[in-house]
Amino acid sequence: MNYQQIGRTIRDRRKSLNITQPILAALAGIGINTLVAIERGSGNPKIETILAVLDTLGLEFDITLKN
Amino acid sequence: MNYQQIGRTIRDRRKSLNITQPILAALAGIGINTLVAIERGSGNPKIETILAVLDTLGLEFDITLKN
DNA sequence: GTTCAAATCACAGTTTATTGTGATTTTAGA
DNA sequence: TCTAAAATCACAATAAACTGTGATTTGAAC
Repeated sequence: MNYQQIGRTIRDRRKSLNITQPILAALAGIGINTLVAIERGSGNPKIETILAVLDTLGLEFDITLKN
Repeated sequence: MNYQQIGRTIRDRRKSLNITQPILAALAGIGINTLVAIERGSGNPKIETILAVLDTLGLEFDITLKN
């Protein structure tokens, strides 16, 4: 899973919960511009920023062996 | 999985491959100080930094529903 | 306890993420 | 098409990651 796929996953999850970007950004404690960038796969956010968004959405991540 | 667990996972994997920190940092294209911080769970690295290390170690990143 | 490599730390400079504000574009419904 | 909300963009200021260098500490082997 690459960075762009992370953004897609976040956007899909947000939409399935019927939350707008400003609401999610506020709940996650990040700026709206930052969330826009993440969902669009642009920029290079800090890990804690990603984790805050995932946590807010009831998602988590794990690490697995490739292949 | 939280940020500190990421560091532990990376360190464990690196050791199981018998690679030193300077080697891994060079292979992943990041500074040694950055890798040290990641493995120790300090700092707040950028997502691309984490992804580069994971990729170098043959690991990848998944997102799942919590619980 | 000596030795050497591995790991960690401290510092300052550079790069870049993050932010709010305000404007613009896109989307979806009436 | 109109309209309003949602999403995106542009900009400048601030905060923080990343870096290399050089020093220090830790760990394991002898």
